[in-house]
Amino acid sequence: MLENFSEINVETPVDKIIRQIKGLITSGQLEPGDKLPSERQLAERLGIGRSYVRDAIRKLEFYGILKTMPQSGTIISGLGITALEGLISDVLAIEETDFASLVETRVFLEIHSASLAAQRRTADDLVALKKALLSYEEKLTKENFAVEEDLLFHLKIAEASKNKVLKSLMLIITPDILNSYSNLKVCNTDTVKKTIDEHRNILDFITSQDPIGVERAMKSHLNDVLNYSRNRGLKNSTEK
Amino acid sequence: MLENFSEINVETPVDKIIRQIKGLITSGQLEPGDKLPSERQLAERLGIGRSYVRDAIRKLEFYGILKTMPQSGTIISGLGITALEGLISDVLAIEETDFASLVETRVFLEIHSASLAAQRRTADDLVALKKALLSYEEKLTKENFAVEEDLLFHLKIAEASKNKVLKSLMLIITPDILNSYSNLKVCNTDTVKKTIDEHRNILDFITSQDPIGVERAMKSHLNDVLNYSRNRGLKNSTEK
DNA sequence: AACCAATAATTGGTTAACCAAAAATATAAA
DNA sequence: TTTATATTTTTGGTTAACCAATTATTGGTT
Repeated sequence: MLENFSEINVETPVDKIIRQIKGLITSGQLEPGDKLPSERQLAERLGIGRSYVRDAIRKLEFYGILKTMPQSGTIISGLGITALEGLISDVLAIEETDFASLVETRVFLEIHSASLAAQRRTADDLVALKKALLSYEEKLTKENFAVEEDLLFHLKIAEASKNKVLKSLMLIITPDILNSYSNLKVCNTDTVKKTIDEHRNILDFITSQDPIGVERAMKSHLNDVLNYSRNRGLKNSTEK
Repeated sequence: MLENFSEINVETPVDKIIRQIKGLITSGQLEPGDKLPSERQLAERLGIGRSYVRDAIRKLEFYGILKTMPQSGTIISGLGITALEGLISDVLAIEETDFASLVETRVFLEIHSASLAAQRRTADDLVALKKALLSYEEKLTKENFAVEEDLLFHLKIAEASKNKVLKSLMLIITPDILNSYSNLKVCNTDTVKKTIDEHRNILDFITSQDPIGVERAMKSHLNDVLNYSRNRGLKNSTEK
């Protein structure tokens, strides 16, 4: 019975098109700098709606592989064929993020971000940080959980780092973090007090412009959060 | 004469819709967990095509603010109003990346990535790295420039780090890096030899699983690249 | 009153059609 | 023959229409 099931095709239409485009480049029918066939032609040739073609082109554009000019056409980036093939393969191979990678990267970004914030924060940044910290504290003491306010505080730190790319990257991984932590919202009173202290500590170091200190503080803070989440995770799984 | 020109509206239709959605949340007409009006209704209400609405929804979905279920509807994430407003504002405020931020972030990502790669690389990773390094060397000795092959080597390092998020982030900033460095492709023979040595050095440290060593090597390598690009940039600007 | 099945309305997914701008081509004048 | 201009074609941008799956509603049965 089971063998009657056929493997489900997880490849989205968009990925199919991207794969085809890669094939065209590999086979030499398309070379760097060339103009891509029109969206209509591609759609018809691949027997698929133009929306999908447009989505695929937009995705490749996001990764710098294509460049589309309104009312004119879409051209292939002037990179070498090797690079193009490698990049497209990577784009196709983008995998679902796992929790471990996520946390690991977050810790790294946060520490870096905090260090830069300590060096570059302006007076305005301090005001914003204080405000974020305050709403975090209020929410936490009132409802014993405040994951969102927590992350907003951290985003403000990234903003104070004056590094736009860093902030964007933080923003990109934020939703994944929220999803991952969504199952451990409630803290007991001890934990509440501790995390508030840690946040205040971080803000103090940023205020006094002490990069080394804030790095250490952020490191230990995230470590605590991580340990706590591990315990909660265990507890939850046994409860269930 | 000049005053007859009116300011060009740089706000894309998608951003307009996002702003409206934010307004609905702020005014309390939409609350976390609610179901968003249907795409059709939103499109008609805003007097705009449904494609734009879909694009906006997809963007907000990418940042974890909305969640859309096929044939069922789109719901607002269960976050607090404060978090939602903050996140949406951040999404709207995403700025163009500047060169300084880009390089700064790249350096940190690369160093971290190399360190992890040294700790976790498998035999297969080494094979892939050697292959990438080889094609880099071939291209460089032949044509005196190989920005693309260079980046592919670095991407392989990220892959060896076994951190999917890290690799994705590298992939995201890669196109920007390519654009930034596109004007300094040609190296003289001395530089060629030096960068090849540096790459080999990095690979050696990864092979011998020496995280500290590879961090130092990568740091100095990127530093060289950066200094060189600065000089070239100066030279180019004077030429022009 | 509660439950269930059939049907109608609504949803996001997908495709096709329309639009204005740009490019290519043909045509006419020099 | 060359150049300038008018016209047709092609382009991506945008909107409307269609589809299958889902949900809500309704009517009847227990």
